[in-house]
Amino acid sequence: MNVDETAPQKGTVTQRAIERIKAMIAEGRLEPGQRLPTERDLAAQLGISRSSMREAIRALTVLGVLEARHGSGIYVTQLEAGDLLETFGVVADLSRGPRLVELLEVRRILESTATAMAAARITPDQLAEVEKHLTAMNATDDPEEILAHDLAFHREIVAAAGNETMAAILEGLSSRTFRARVWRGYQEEGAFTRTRREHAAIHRALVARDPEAARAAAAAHVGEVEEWLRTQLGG
Amino acid sequence: MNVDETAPQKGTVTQRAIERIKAMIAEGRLEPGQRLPTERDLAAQLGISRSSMREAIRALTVLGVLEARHGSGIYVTQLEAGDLLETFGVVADLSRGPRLVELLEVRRILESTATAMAAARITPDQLAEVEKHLTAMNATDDPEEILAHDLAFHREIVAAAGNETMAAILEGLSSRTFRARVWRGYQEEGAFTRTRREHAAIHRALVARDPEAARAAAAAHVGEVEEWLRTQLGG
DNA sequence: CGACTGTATTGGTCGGACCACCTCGCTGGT
DNA sequence: ACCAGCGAGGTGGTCCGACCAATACAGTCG
Repeated sequence: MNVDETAPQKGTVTQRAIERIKAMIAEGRLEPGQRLPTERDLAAQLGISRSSMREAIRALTVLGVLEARHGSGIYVTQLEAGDLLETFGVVADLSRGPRLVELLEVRRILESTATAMAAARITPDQLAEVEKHLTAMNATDDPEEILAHDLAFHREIVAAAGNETMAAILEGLSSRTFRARVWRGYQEEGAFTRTRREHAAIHRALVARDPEAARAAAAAHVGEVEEWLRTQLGG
Repeated sequence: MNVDETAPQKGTVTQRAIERIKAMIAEGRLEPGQRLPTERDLAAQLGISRSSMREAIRALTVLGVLEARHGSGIYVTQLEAGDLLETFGVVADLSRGPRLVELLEVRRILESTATAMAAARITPDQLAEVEKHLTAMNATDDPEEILAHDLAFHREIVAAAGNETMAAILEGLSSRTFRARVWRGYQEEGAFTRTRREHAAIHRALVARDPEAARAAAAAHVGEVEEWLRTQLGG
């Protein structure tokens, strides 16, 4: 009989190694920030080759679970929302057609709620930061700069809502490449002035600390783009 | 001067390979379902070793972008919401403490809206399926079976909302291991009857085709667990 | 005591070998 | 002419061993 459970033999050895390491973290045997054994030792422990172990480590690295530092070692990340949800941007980058509308719908739901929450609890400092990006956005004609401040504007508001997980998801849904692809066409139709008005409305609701007004303004803001994109596709 | 752009040399070769393949898909040079060249050919094309290429492929495989079939070849997935958001479950599995509350908050926001949407557009067939799981859930005492029908109950409703992306996200937020970890403690406190009442309320709202009632019922349902978990942590 | 250096450690890359599985064309019989 | 069975080639999966590159640390020198 087996001294060690070498066992089920399901799936590839690499896949099993991924599950084993994930399980170690889930069970608390590996803490955030902790350093793992070397690739060579890990491979020996699980009875697989270094090559297969490297594939497992690489997979967990792109998932934001592990972090490999050349010459130093392999570490568990802090496992914070930002670490794990970075891959969410991949979804936005590779989605096309109808799925882009669905993503915008998700963003509308989450961002409108986040903006409402922010209206109720935003601090003066955070509000000042929001205003900074609002004015900067209106003071330039460079589309690149406008986009950057646009992103920062919403990012500050979402951060003020106080839910890091939601913020990380919305960050992925507003990733640079995603916005650039959709915004390009949208803004070409002279939507700048409308965007400015909508941003102003969101800002007013924040100043007034009116959650419902903030929710409506944010929903309308995203909804505008959503509607435009829908007509672009459906016909 | 370079005949072929042999590149900036930023990051590891594997990381660059991942970006190259992702870019090929984003640019449409690789269609969903299409077969890629062999690992050996791909490695040669990008001028890297097969080992490094395999790590890149493995990474894209766990992200749900590629699919490797032993003996056959490597294929691009259908790139549907379910494929790409499967990794979302990892977040739920590895989150602990305050982040679990944040995840439940996100679920509350999305699921309440999804349930409201479902109330407006659910078909008789779908409603019958929902009822099937509702009665089955109430007809047994086996916690495992209850959990299974509970999941299916919500899954059917969310599917009726018509947004596959949202459904895929909620699937990750309700993954078996996540629910098992939280529900275990929650149900031990005799919350079965309360859960049954809440499910009944959601069902009534769907039958009445009342979106706002459905939203409220779903929000309360998730909110109950959220509140319970908050007290478990905060003290 | 501090800056420097050299050496051991560790992840990154490479090339080759062999195995397991699948595909598809060939073969032989009906 | 058709089809079941078989076999060779192709492809991903795994392993090994070697070397490179970045880091960490201890010992050394000013």
